Amino acid sequence: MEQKEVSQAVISRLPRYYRYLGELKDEGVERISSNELSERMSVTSSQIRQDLNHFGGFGQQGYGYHVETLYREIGHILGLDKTHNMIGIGAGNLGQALANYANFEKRGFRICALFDKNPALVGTKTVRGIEIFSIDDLEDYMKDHDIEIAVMTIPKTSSEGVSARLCACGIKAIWNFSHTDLDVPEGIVVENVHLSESLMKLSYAMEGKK
Amino acid sequence: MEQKEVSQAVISRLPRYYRYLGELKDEGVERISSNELSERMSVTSSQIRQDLNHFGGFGQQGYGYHVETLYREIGHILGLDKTHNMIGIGAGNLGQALANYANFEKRGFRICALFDKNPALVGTKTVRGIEIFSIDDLEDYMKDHDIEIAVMTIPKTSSEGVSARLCACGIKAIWNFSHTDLDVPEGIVVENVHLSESLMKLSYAMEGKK
DNA sequence: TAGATTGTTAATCGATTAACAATC
DNA sequence: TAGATTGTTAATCGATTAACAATC
Repeated sequence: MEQKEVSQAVISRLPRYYRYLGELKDEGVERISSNELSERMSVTSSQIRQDLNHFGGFGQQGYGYHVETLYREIGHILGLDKTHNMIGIGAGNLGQALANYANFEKRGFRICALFDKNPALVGTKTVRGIEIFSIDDLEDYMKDHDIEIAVMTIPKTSSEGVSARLCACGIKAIWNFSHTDLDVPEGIVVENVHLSESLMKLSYAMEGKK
Repeated sequence: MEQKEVSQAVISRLPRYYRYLGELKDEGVERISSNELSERMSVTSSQIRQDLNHFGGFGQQGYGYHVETLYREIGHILGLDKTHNMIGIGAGNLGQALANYANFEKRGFRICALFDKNPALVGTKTVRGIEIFSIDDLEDYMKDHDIEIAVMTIPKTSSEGVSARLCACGIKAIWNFSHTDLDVPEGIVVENVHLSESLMKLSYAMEGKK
């Protein structure tokens, strides 16, 4: 569907553009040039123009970019103008924290249910009204609901197995907080959040500053 | 201290090497060649050899790399052979979840205290034995304890202010979960974990697979 | 129209991969 | 010693920056 494949480097900058444009919008700024934006964001104006032109000419010579339009366009590119139904695999501390985080819902990401193998959690409580089901009921639930994304916060020992089950019942993407690289069939998206690896990078950077 | 500045690309691969070497070690594998490792990790063997040689010649011609030694060396490079004392700024769902995560402690990252501005949390409970203090007591606490890292999980409206206070009382690094780019003095490390941006990248990738 | 700023091409820079001599 | 595999140099590839003609 995309003309030319857009590089990963460009894509990972889009959410940051989106965030800054959102702030500008909230400040009531109507238009901005690539140069002004580049100063705010500490990147080059060239990069901004190059990046945006992968997706279309959103600007206007002599004027710059209309903040609200560009914000909306990037939101569209990122798929934020749709609702995405999610389930949480793992209702431990992190799983519950993510389910509790109401801001995702504002962007169209809605957690519909949580699953856990711990009977002490199943059915005993809800998180922001979200029920906790047994992991055994995963396939049944998926049959009856239109779920696109699974949020995996379970230990790596079981994540590969559950990942296979999710793929088998039609999940489209896995947001993976397990400490492992999931092996999924072609066409299924995995986005990793490896918290301990992030902490190690921080630790490395601190070493250098000694 | 480092001879040549090592690129960010190389550094962000180190934790992943560390993880795979840890797994090999647990499997009882004694030695591994860059070629075998490259197959496991789906990267080129050239890249592995190049990356490692930024830090020293850990291998041996005709033999490969000794798993346990290399694991230890990378751990050392990442600063995992030291204890790092941390405090949590924000004792909400995410802050508590991170405090509850015992695995960080295994790697030498120890959360010593939590801080929050919500009086309903302060002093009323502990998380894994970790006390929750008022954010007003931050400076006093920092004076009496040897804290290197702050884990920021507060909303962006207050994160910039608290960040300034942390820097003023000698924090070395901030692990930032707030949805903003912190502006800190030279020499202080910031490692961002922008969860909503990660989710947007996932969303983008899903669009492409339609 | 003149000035400003984009979209886009060309130049530079850096990172990845390939190749191979050194060496265990 | 012969075979294997590293460390490292050279070649390639891709991403970033600079420059400028197009145009609002």
